[in-house]
Amino acid sequence: MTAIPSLRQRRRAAAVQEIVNAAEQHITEHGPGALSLRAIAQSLGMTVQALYHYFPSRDALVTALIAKAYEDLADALEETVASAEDDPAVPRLMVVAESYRRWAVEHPELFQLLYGAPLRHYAAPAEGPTTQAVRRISGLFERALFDGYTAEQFAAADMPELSADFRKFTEGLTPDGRGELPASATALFLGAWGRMHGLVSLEVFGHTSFIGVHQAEIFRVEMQSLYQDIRKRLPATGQPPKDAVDKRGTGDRQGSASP
Amino acid sequence: MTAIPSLRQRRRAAAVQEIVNAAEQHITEHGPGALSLRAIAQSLGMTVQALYHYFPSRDALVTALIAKAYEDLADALEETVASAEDDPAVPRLMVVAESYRRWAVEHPELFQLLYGAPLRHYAAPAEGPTTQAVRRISGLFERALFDGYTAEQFAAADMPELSADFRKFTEGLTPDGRGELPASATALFLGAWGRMHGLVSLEVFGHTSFIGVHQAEIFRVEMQSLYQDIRKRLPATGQPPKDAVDKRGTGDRQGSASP
DNA sequence: TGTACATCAGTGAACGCGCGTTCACTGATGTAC
DNA sequence: TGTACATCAGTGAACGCGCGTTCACTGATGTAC
Repeated sequence: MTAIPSLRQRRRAAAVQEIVNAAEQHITEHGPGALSLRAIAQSLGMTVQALYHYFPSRDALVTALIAKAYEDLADALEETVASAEDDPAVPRLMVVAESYRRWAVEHPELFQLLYGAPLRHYAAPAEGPTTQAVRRISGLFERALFDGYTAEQFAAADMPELSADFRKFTEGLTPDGRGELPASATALFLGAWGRMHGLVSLEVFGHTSFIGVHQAEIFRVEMQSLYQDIRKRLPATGQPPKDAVDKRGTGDRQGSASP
Repeated sequence: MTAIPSLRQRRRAAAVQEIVNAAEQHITEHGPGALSLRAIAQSLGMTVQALYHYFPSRDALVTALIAKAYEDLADALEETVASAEDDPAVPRLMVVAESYRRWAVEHPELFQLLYGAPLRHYAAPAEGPTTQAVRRISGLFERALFDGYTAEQFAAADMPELSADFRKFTEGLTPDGRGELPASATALFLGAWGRMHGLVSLEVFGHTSFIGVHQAEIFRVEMQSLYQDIRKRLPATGQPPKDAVDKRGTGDRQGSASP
């Protein structure tokens, strides 16, 4: 539809980028709660009003920032997975989990923006670039958890403690909105995500600072036991379960739960 | 030292209470980020300046609020534990975990205040009423996890994946600063806390809203498997492991790990 | 019991500050004929 | 190639608002003699 962008269009796009970058920088330095249009404009040598040529309101800019943060996180995860050694002793789940924690610890303010208290007066739009990025992350994590397991294994693992109501609910639902996942997989997925997120969240918000340097080790040990627990809950049926490392797809959009 | 409080002292104490309550109410309605001295004063029919007779600054009031929120949470946990049926099918760990989630879901803004992003321009004092309340909660959770287990079991469970460095670090350290806990128990404690906190945190901040009503069930299932995992990791040695329900101490300050 | 004094809750007025947003305008860049 | 016009980035001035905090003051309450 649109031909090559004109000079003006390219300049405009560059300006939008600059603004978003400056805003991200501001958040990194002062926390997400202190976000200020005036400060951002000032750091770019502009006046506040000029920003309104690029974003209709503060909220629009915040939305762009959240989307970018999610994309950054997803990029970091993807990159780590892609560059990981194909070492059977380091399953992909561990690689993704460590990457998740690393990004969070290195960008605590952005992690806050994504997973901390929502910003004052800000309501996220229901569907948009934000939800897309969230799906990317869910998909990455889902593949790290489940790739290599067969549909038979999920069927065999069908967890008795799941209510029929929940089983019915998960029909046609997956955590990231793609393919099909059985109820047991959904439960495992959410449990695993919470398990990974919990320690990271406590660490980033300073509630485990008393163990200092050893937070990384605690996290690693916990993720190892998560990995073992998943294996135990999805034991081999006919064929032996392939190790979860063997498929290191980068951005492939295949349904992952039923390969 | 001080005799019975004078009328003025009692009135003053009552006023402080009123202010804290009004502030809590304000947070509950508008979120922790919107805290405003003027709004609090207005809701009490006072002017802002009057607050300065009771709190030297905004930060002092925030500190009091955080401490109160921690105390509220600890009270809720304690109360649930105390009033729980002595049902072996419902171990104390489950009772505490469910109570933790319930409090969080019922008071999402207070949960945010405690475990979300720290407030702008606010730095918590290093030692004070806040840390005391945190210890109360840690103690409750620690007892729910470990009461009934013996020192031998912790010794036998000494987890090989824990580094010698970490083992050395935990000498004389416990998550809540009381008695002595072996390294394996510290690792189990933090892992379990993170596991409990993760799903609750995701739920309160709206990241698992797509499963709606079933969040409670997902949490319950995950906590059940946490309970089972702890039992597996601390198997019986000589004598059979007593179930973790048998001691439902309310506020007893005994060392819990080595009974 | 009465009087002088100290304590202290609360107010009115004001401080300087930063915030998001709107409006009318300038001047440069791009486009159509 | 030149000219008329549209587009749009950016500014200056201003809007109304709410914020935490300080100061000098009033008037009620409590205390000491």
